[in-house]
Amino acid sequence: MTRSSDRRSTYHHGNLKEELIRAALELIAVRGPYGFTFAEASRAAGVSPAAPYRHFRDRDELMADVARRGFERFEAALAKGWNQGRPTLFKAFENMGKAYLAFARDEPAFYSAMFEAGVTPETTPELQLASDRAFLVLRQATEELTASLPKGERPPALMMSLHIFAFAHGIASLFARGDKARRRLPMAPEDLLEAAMLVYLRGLGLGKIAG
Amino acid sequence: MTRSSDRRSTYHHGNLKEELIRAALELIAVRGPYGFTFAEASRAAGVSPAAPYRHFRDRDELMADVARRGFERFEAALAKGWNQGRPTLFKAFENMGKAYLAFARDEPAFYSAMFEAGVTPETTPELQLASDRAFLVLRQATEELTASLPKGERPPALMMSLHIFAFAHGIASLFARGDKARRRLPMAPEDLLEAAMLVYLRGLGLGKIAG
DNA sequence: TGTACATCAGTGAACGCGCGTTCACTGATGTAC
DNA sequence: TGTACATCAGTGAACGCGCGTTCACTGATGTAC
Repeated sequence: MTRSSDRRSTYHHGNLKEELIRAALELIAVRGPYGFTFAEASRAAGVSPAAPYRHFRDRDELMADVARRGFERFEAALAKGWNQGRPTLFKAFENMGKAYLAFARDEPAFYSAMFEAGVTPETTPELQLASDRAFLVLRQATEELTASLPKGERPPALMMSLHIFAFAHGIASLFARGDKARRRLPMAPEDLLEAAMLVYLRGLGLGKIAG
Repeated sequence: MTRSSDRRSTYHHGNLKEELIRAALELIAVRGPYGFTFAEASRAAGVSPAAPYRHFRDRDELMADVARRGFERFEAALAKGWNQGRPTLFKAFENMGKAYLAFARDEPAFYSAMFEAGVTPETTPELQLASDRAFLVLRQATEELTASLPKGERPPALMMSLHIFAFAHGIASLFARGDKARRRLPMAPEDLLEAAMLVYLRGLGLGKIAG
């Protein structure tokens, strides 16, 4: 029983903004980032079609808000996977990669709003910030990982974190996503990512860390 | 002056199917894979809104056709980059990677129809075939590249080609795409890809080939 | 070569539908005194 | 503690719009004889 199916007892909804976001996420998950309408979200929330305009200027603003929230959760998920580099730097790095894939799988609506809805991070400052902060988790983890290398042999951390980002993103988008656009794969996406990271780290001279 | 703006002199269009595909591509490029309608494509082609139904059962069938054509071009682009392994295997491999990025940049409409329109390769057998054939180019190039390694040290070709696929796809989707969803990057996407491939190949023990 | 006919690939009008958005409104809530 | 009032967050009816799709139709083309 969702809140949306309840009979509202008060004239004021009380939590409409959150409810609209939730409805949007459900619609996006089922029909893709473009298969969601203000009208339908209103219906799901049990309010009149004019009500959303008290909370969002238009559809795009709601989408940007969904994307922003998505990046915030994404940041938290990556940070949790990294877990401050424990139990070992390499294991933590691997866990962060898995967290990336898990997010794409478990939150297809957020994921597509963040990366495939034509919402660019520059849309709003808040979105830009949220996006940057998520990437920063990845970047800082990368820096800690490479810190064990002799100074002259350290790869540029920005480049390396972009590599990891692109890699995880490619695998997630093609093979790990939670919606119907997922492509079949004769192995677990996690294993594919792990193998790639092992090869990549060895190529960087981080073979010892990777064990 | 496009064909679509010409005054048609005959009752029969003569080339309507191709024209509808073209119109769809233009619309997709500008508005994304969902921002295209049968009605608008008809208008662009200068025919009545009922005309497309002589050529496509519905919108989805047209989208699947666009995706199939996209994969065929994609296959050709990758094969051209690979150029049968010339001038050197490594250089050819690199060129194939660049061809991947160039395709995403130059053909955003095809690219999004292929990968982001919710059209899964299983939609039709033709689409599946076209998708498989494109991937096969990548896979065979990978096999030739690894053939120089001693037998016991060769990585599984399927895995390695999936790695390259995911990597190129991640970079293309995030940083090289031709539409407004492209994310800014403080370097050329090609350089990012090349650097990653170098590290990866070195990790595989292919450092000598990569030079 | 001409003609009759079948088929193909269009027309254009019509339909029902859902969407985004606006508008004057009103019920509920918060606050100043 | 009570009351007047401002503000907030909804309503619901209405609008214009473009879409997908159907329909009986018709002009153009191809072909059998």
